Amino acid sequence: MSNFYQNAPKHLLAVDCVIFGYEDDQLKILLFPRKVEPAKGQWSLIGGFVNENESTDDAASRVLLLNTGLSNIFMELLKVFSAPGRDPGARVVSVVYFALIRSNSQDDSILEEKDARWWPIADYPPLIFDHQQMVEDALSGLQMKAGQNLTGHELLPDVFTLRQLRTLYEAILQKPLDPGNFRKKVLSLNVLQKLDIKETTKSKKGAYYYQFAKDVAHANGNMILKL
Amino acid sequence: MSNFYQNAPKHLLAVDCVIFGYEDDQLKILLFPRKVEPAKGQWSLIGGFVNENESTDDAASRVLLLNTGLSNIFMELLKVFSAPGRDPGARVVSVVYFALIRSNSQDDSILEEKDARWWPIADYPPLIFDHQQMVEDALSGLQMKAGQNLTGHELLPDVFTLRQLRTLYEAILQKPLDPGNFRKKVLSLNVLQKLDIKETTKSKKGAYYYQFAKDVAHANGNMILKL
DNA sequence: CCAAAAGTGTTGCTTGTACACCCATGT
DNA sequence: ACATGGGTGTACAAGCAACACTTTTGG
Repeated sequence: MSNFYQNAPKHLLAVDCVIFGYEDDQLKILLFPRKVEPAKGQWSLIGGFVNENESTDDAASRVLLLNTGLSNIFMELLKVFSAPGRDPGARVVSVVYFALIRSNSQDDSILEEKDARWWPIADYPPLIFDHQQMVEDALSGLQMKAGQNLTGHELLPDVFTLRQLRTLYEAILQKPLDPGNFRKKVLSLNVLQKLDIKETTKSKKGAYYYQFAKDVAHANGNMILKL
Repeated sequence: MSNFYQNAPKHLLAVDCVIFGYEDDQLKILLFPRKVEPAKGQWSLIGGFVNENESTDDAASRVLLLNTGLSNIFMELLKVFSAPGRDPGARVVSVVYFALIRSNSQDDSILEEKDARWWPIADYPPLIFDHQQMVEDALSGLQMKAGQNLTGHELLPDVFTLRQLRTLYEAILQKPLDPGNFRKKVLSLNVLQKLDIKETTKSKKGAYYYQFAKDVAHANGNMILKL
């Protein structure tokens, strides 16, 4: 390795994950009590150091698997946090991802073991370091993504009613949406498949279940939601 | 420093800058011949290692100042490139920024000294490593930004005609725009200030010069361009 | 007078928004 | 029968796209 590389400073490099879930009609984030000093015991996002020979994407996947037991999670790069002093323990540059998971789809034993807890996005405890900023940025990122792409696949059950989808969007965008208009807009995108089953607990009439169509991939092209 | 930090692997961390300029009605990028092995002499983006006690933002600013002589440049985080093996010289994680500068506003001596050259975005030479991917992503990022925010401030002279602004947008979006509609849309945003001077070389009638209004900051709020 | 670019106006279409309204059904 | 949520229709406004038209002035 040449001097060019040899003389350059080396850095601790971490990934942190803002994990979104959806439960009780609320958007939630998954927080963990920090296990090491400084700030041991305080609430934080889950993270980990990036290994040699590992991309940050891979590191984030590994951290997610390790701490939730889930793989194949939707995950997206959000930002880089690198202010000197952001981590009082050492100079650490953190690459932040946000992820979407079905909060009840998993074996919860791993979460219990880590003392992880779901918190409503509107009401979570103080976080260590700059993690609150990360959460705020991640929410913006999610809102943006949801506005462009009809997201939610990852947060809802396999089949869901349009009411459920709308309530999810209301939770993400944090504002009420007109039921009729939402229905028409969403159906016009042609990415949902109507099933012949009805959900009958919420109303007497019953609401049809829908699921995301298989070929969303190329249908995804240019759908823009102004909601 | 605790074991938690001490045992973690350390990484070379770099910033790379996709520098956009605008000249001869063309969107251009600034490329530099690489000065070190491997791939010495080949065209590349300009970059540099991140120092201890320096944020990646600061590192990018420093790299820009060092290599163009310019400070206070518009600059935005784009992505992180971290695939193992992306740099054959060593394992380097690169944080990529894109920047907008007036390509003729500066003292060019620094650029000449570095043998830097402006290349049209539509026709630039092969680049080292993953730098071509960086340029493509940066163009997408710029297109997105331009679609949301009436960008161009940084690429145009202080005063400009609406034709110039439109031609810039055509260069960024890489498609022709209707002159009448563009004019109406842009003026409706109320961020341009009409001057009493005319440019008279392009037409007999002459076109009024405009400049960006001072208080664009808060006017920036919610302007969306669908062009 | 004519060409060429600046600038304005018109028209049709698509989309969003705010509702009113019918439908189905368990109590 | 009626309250409740599901689902559809309507009427207005806003915005976009295409293009016709008017203005100005140097050659």
